[in-house]
Amino acid sequence: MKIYNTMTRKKEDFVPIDESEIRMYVCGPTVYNYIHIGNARPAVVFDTFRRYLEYKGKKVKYIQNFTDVDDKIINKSREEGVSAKEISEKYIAEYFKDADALNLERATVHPKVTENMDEIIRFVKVLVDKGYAYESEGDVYYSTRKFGGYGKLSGQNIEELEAGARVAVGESKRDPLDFALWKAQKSEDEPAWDSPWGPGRPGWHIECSAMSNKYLGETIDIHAGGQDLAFPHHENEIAQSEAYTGKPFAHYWMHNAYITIDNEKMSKSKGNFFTVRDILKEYTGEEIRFFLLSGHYRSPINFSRDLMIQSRNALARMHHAEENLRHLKQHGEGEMTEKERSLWENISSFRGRFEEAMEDDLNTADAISAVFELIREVNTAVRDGASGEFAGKCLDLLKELTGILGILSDGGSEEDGISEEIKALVEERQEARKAKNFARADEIRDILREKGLAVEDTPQGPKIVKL
RNA sequence: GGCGACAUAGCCAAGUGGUAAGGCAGAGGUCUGCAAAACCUUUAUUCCCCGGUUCAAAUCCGGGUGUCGCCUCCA
Repeated sequence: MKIYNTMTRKKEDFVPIDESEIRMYVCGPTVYNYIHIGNARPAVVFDTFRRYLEYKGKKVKYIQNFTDVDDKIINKSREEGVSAKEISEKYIAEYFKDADALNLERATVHPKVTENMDEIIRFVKVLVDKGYAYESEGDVYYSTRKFGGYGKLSGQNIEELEAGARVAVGESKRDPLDFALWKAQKSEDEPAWDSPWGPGRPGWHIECSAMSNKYLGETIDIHAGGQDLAFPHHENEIAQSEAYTGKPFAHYWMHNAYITIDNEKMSKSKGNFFTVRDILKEYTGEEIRFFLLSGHYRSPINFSRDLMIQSRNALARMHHAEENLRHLKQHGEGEMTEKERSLWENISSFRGRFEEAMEDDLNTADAISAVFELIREVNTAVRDGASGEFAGKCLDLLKELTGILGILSDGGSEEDGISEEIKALVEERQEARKAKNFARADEIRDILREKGLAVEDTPQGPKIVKL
């Protein structure tokens, strides 16, 4: 498999450190609000990456943190007059609701800053002891110039950075490029933990270094996140972790591009962002997920109502194919015919097409097109009916591939859930059609529609579809 | 100022040297009692523009133009 490595700016062969377990860290959300669609992109993309690795038989240790100590959380807790802990716990619970709607697998561990305070403090202390960091009025700063490789991920030159850097009021840095590892408690209502430098809380960057080290070890395979984290967040993580261990932090750096609104980056400061929760009022999680995977993860993707409708319609084609196959599997007779056996050879080749796309830096857009090509071949093959076995095999392959993408994963509209009353109505409609009483037949179709069901006539008999 | 990305049909989008995938939307047809679904045909002589390299360029090189991003909390 090839993946694009931000560090080298090239697609590289992915060679895991330990074949038996791939170690991957994805920067997670700060939990002070519902996640927005921009948070959903890395979550969905890297979840899909992980699913693919697992499909290929790899074991993946996947860590995604929650930042549950942060200025934004403190501000929110002040606004709402509740504790910071209440805020973060609430939004962690809400995160998982959205994650479930988006069909995200749970990370192997979802570590929280508040639960790893000892490790974080120890990490900072080592950096101070090694001379990479210094204490100043209860704060601890990382001395950026002490780390020789600073800027290597983002391609920034430290002198150029220096020119643009500023020091905020109240900071006691020796150098504008230095960043906080530990922030002294400034007022009583700020959550604080005891440390060798007095009560305070960790800076933003140190948590990922400390938790990655704790759960995944000194050098990991993949570190991933949104493009805007490359600088300074990931750059700072590298400085911290490599100063701490003296070893490379991550072999591969993966960054997803943004979601834009009207071709502009959505951001909290611009106020043009949509929460996943809001979007879920109008679209399904599956539609959002499909939308996010319909372009390459390193290309910006524009969010709009039109594109969501396009995603919905495209997905409908997949669902129809699934339902048709399920119907044929139930109603088709017997084993594969000779002809089907030879068709199957061609149809099963789409698995290779799909994998080839995924192997090429997670080209989900191309992988989706392979699924559509598969669907057309299958639809053509089963147009005039098919054996149950053949339909079943086609259905299994379809579900296998879409499962990697995390779509088409609900049960579909099984006919098992249909009540006797409905079955009787459908039967009556069949009788009416036989008697050419089409008025009654259409009347029954209308009754069913009111119950949220459609009936479609196929050579294998009526198919009941949930609307 | 430093670093970087992108520009392919009405819309979305893959393709990074060999003659333009796929999806949505549209048109026509087949099937159907009518539908739905499906299938077939159709929709870019051309990939932002101008040069260059090459037998061959959407793809490589040079120069433009336009859009966007990071350097400040952000996925």
